[in-house]
Amino acid sequence: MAQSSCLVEKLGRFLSLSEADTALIAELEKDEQSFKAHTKIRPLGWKAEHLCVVKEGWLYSYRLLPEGRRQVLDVHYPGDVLGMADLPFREYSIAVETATDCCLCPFPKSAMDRIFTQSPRMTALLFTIALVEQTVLLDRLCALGRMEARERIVYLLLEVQARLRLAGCLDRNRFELPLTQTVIGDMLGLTNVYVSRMFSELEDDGLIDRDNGAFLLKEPDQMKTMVDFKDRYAALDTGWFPI
Amino acid sequence: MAQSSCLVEKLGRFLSLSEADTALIAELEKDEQSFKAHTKIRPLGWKAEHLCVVKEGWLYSYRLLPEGRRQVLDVHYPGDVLGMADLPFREYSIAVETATDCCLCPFPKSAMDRIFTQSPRMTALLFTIALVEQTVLLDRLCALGRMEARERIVYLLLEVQARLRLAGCLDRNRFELPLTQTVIGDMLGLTNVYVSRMFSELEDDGLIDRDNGAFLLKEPDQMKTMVDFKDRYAALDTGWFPI
DNA sequence: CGGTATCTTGACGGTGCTCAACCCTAGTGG
DNA sequence: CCACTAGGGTTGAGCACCGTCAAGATACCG
Repeated sequence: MAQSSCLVEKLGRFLSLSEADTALIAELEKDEQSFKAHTKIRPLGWKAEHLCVVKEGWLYSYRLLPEGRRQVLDVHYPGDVLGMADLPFREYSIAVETATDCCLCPFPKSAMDRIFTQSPRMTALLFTIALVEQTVLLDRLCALGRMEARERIVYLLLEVQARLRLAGCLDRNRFELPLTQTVIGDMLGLTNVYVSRMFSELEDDGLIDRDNGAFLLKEPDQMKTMVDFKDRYAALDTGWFPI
Repeated sequence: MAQSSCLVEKLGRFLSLSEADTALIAELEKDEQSFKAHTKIRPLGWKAEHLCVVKEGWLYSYRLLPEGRRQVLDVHYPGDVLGMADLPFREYSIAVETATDCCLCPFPKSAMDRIFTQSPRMTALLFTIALVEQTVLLDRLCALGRMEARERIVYLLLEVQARLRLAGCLDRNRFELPLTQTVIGDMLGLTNVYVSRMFSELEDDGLIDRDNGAFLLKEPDQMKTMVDFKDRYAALDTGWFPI
């Protein structure tokens, strides 16, 4: 039962959930829908009054800029809630595309209102998670604003690893990264060409190993000090939460 | 009464507030404290269990990176809640400094819990405002990742203007920008030198006028199309809110 | 009036972009 | 089984945007 809901599993990792809360959250994942890799699920997918839970697969969200430029805003993993950022708006401001085959669970905005009224505790938790994601966003802002290409790549690898560790998709520090170098470049404000160069350089320097789209961080400590990396998903302060 | 609370005033602009809600929010601003311009109010100010409402003045938040680099994360205006992003953590991850003389109203994290339990409607509103700010953050991410220096400056001017219009601090499109060019550079991922150059260039091209730290956007429409600017503070969707 | 912070302007150099060619793999259809 | 195609990755050469360094100008403040 709890197994069936990625979101329950993720939230449960931060806080113990009552049965009522579990039911409230699991309700969000009752519908599901599959998508092939490399398909746009928005703006064509659903109307702006829907969000969805990622049940399986990788996705990324992005914005398009003048002259064909693109900025990738975020990468989404199982257990993430997709479309939260557009909750305040009538129109989507963000486009989303699948990187791998995906399974998604759409639910209406109004389901959020049920959570707000019925469970202050879940509200505080969702609020908190949104803020953690905002903190990660701020880290990424630092990377784009004040780091060199090499450091940005290092930062990305560390962030993805921390995120996958949270989701439990990590075996012995090795992980798959099913994103093209163009997508990575659009995420870090670089070109695919330079992403390729930096990966090669990091490999030559013995910091990472690559094997067919899978990465191994050989010197994680050195990498962490290089970019002053902090794992934001560890050690939240949930002490002030309502019961 | 309503006048005395910047936050009530700001929230009231999005939604009509009940008396109970007004009281709940106004409560946050009962203490106040003054700061001179150019002083760090954190980490030295208060412990991590406090947030505060900005009652008067400009501030900016930032992170420090290796080798003396700095990334300015946000600029704060009257009515903003400061420290929200650090709500999930025991330690501050963000430093804050005043740009002008300021008046701030500290309140404990636990006050948030009172709002969550007593007013689903205020909860939804605070949640929504946090998400709007996140959307603006995403716009800034686009600017840092995929815009040239000139466009970043244009974007910044438009964002500040939109923000000040919301706060009602705008007379005939003219506004003060009490930030040094070094701070602006640290916000946009540029050097103070290049910020200066870009300002001069925009002025030479007839897009803006400068007068003693005050700005006038002479060709706002041209500037908006240049960076595909969207005012996120207009037209929120509050229809799904609980009563 | 001296001192400090900020802004401006110039010269020079490097990081990362552009353009281009090439390789590799996977998928498709004959 | 193989030719063909398309998408992704790699590598090289040239160049431009923006950083660095430095000097000078201006404003503000004690």
